[in-house]
Formats: sequence, structure tokens, C-alpha cells
Amino acid sequence: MSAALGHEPLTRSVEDYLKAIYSLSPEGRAASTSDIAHRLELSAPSVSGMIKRLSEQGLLEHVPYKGVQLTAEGRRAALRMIRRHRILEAYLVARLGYTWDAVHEEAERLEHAVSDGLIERMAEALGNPDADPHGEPIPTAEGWVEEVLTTPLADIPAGETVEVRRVTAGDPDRLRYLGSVGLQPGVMVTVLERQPFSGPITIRVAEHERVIGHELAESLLCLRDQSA
Amino acid sequence: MSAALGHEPLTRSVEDYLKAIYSLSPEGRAASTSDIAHRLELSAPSVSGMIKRLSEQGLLEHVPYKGVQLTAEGRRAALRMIRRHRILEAYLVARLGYTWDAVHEEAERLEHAVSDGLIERMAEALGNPDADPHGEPIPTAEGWVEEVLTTPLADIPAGETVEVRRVTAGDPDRLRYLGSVGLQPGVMVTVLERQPFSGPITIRVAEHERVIGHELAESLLCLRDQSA
DNA sequence: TCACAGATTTAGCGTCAACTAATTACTGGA
DNA sequence: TCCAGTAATTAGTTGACGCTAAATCTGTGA
Repeated sequence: MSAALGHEPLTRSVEDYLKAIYSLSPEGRAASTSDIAHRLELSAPSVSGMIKRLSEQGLLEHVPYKGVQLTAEGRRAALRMIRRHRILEAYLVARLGYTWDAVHEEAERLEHAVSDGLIERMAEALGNPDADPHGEPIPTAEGWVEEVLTTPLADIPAGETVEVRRVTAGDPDRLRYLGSVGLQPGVMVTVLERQPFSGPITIRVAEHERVIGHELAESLLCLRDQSA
Repeated sequence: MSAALGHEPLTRSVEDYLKAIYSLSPEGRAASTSDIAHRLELSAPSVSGMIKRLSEQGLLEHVPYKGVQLTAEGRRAALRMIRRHRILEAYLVARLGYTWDAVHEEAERLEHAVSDGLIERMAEALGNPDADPHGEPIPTAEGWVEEVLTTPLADIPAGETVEVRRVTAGDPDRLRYLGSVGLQPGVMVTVLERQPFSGPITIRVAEHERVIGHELAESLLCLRDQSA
């Protein structure tokens, strides 16, 4: 009844919860209350309360003490928000001079306010891009997302050359640093040497040798040569 | 204490109230509770309650049963919102293919979400325009607004030629109609004939003779030749 | 198998901002 | 001057969504 045909508008909070839950439950695994609370920087009881409301609205399934999973409707709403977010990021970088470390915050607020029409106009103005400035795939308006098999740079054996596809670091400082050494989506990187025990990794990128820490290397998702 | 130096962020509702009160109290006259309620489509008691909160926050002065007036701080906040709104409108029309009848609604929601930085980037991208697509002046970031003496087309005597400066119609249908007959800011119009008792007015615009109703003519604010 | 730590939920409360119903203040005309 | 009608305010409720404190469940190690 509540969610008859069209989606009566969701609140800002609900949109944030759905997005968080989507990204916390890969492959149909359930997201826990505390994971959600941590991600959204809220208390666990607040999340528990919202979960109740959302499951009553049919946006997710809740197994008490076990976790939640989005319903088809919840997933659709989450993907809509992710599409908005990523198109906004792409537009801000391409047309308004934003750098990739600064767009997230702006998009985070705009994604709740823009109309679907504006999002589509922005997408069109950019030629319907399929990834945002961090290389994250942009879901289609119909809710389809490209799934590409990537490997963290941290797991690439020495000697291999790969393409950086996605940069999952969120922290602006890290992003600025990565940008400054040319580690961006689309760039080719050769792993020269790997220190054991999660030690630093020596790579060649854009003719330069660089040593980067294991943690940063975890956030660089790469495309390996499939023909190998 | 509450509004020490910087403005701790105002809520969406508060921003809407301030904007409404600003536009309802020209020249330091007070805005009444019912005017505000009508403008924002809220009940009078809701407005009464908000007025109490806003005056406690120092954003307006309230004389019970008489009305409200913005304080300097309230006016500053209102002008900031108006600047945002108008820059958004200008940008959407100039860069994203919006028509002037469709921008208001979009800007209305975005104005609460964009950062000051994004607004300034948009303004810069447009070369710091001084008016929005309806000819409404854009306040500066410092809160200064150009005041131009205009006269409604409805009050221009027959025989006079004037420039349309601002179009204050808000209704998309009216705006579309006006656009279709070329009645936009910057256009020159000659009044050919005026029927008495708020009757229709015959004008020449862009080589065409048109007859428009009194009400529409009220919404076309024109610049008269000062040298006359 | 049982107890306890940690995760989760329930209970109860606060704030914001809307509402309706009831009351009170102002004002213009007889 | 008084009174009716309109405008404004007060009183009390609601819903969303946070919070803390308390209770309860789950799974693991002794």
C-alpha cells in the first residue's frame, strides 16, 4: 500500500541508509546493524529503529540479530542514489573544475536534491559516461551496473603490468596524493618489487618509480591482462 | 551565543522562511503571519511557531499581532539564498538546456544543498552574471543588490517604447506563453493602445502586434527612457 | 554446557517542524 | 463605544529521526 506504484519520495536519511546498506552487502550477504551504524556515524539503536521502519516500508528484509538485505525495491532506490552521486561527481569534475578529492562531499549533499531530469541532462552533457572520476561504474537509469573483475594493486605479483581501473580511497588527502603521483583510473602501472608482510610496493607509473604503502595499494583496483 | 560569528547552518525550513519574509517586506515594511503562511503554503500556527524560534535566534524582530522584519543577520541569510537561487537558475538555463519556465522548481530544491564554493564556480563559469533568466538581479556574495526603478508594462502610457527588464510571473504556463511571444528581459516593447478598466493592452514586440491582458502586463517590469 | 562479552534490540526521551482546535487580540463599522 | 469578523497566538498532537540507558540475544571458550 505504501509503495504502490511510484515511489512516494524517500527522506534524505532513508536514502543514505539504503546507499550504505547496498555498499555493505555485496553479493546478497547481509549487512549488520553495527556496520551500518559505523558507516553512517550513528548509534546502533538509531539504526535498529530505522531498520524497523524500512522493513515495514518494504525496502529491506530484516532477520533480527542477523542483519538486513535490500529488497528489489530497496536496491533500485539505492542504485538510483549511486547513479546520481556518480553523475554529479563526473559533472562537477568535467564542467566545474572540481578535483577528484573534493567532489565527494558536494555530491553527497546534491544527490538528495537534484531531480531525475537534471541528472539525465548532466549525463547527456557528458556523453553518458560509464564511470565517475574515481573509476566507479555509473549504474544506468534502469538500475544496471557493470561488474568488472578487478584486483587490488596490493595483490599483483611483481613483474606484472596492469591498468588502474578504480580508486576506492575516500579520504581527500589520499586522493590528492595519488593524483599527484599520477595514480588515476586509466593509468598503466608495473609492479617492480613487493616487500613481504604487507610491506611497501615499488611500482613504475608514468616513467617514474614510486614506493607506495600496502594500504594505499589496497585501494587501487586494477585490471589484469586477461590474455595472460 | 547561538549566532556567534559564522552562521551555524540554518535548516531548509528556516532558509525558506527567511527568503519568503524578505520578499514580503519591501522597504522595511513588516510581513504578516498570514502573508508568510500563504506564501509558504503552511498553516498560520506553524508560522507563528517558527517566528518565535527565528526571533529567538536573532534572525528577525517580531511585534506580536503586527508582523515581522528581518534583522541584518536575517537579511544577509535571505540574500544569500536569493543569490544561490538566481545563480542556479542562470546556470541551468545557460549550461544545461533548461527553459526559463522550468528552472524555478529545480533551483528551489538545489539552493538548500549546494555549497558556497559551487555557487561561486557556477557564477564564474557564467562570467558573474548580474541577473537571472527572468531578469531578477543577482545579489553579490557580500549581500548587495542592484535596485533599478522599473514600471509595470500595465502602467506605461500608449505611444511609449520601453525595455522589458524583469518578468515576475512565476507560473510556468505564463512564462512559456510570454517566451513564445518574445516577451523576455532585454526586449523592446512599444505600447500601441490601452483599453480602460484594466483592459487588454496592445503592444508591438519584435515586429509583431500583440494584445495581452492586464494581469500579465503587471508582471512585465520595464525600464522607461530616463531622458524623456 | 554454561557463562560471559559483544552485538542487538527495546524503552524512553528530545528536537524540529508540521498540523487542528481553541483562545485571544485588533479593527472597522453601526 | 461596542461588537463582529478577521488575524494571530497558544495548546496540544503527530511523525521522523536522532540520542542514552537498560534489557536481551548469540556464539564462543572454558
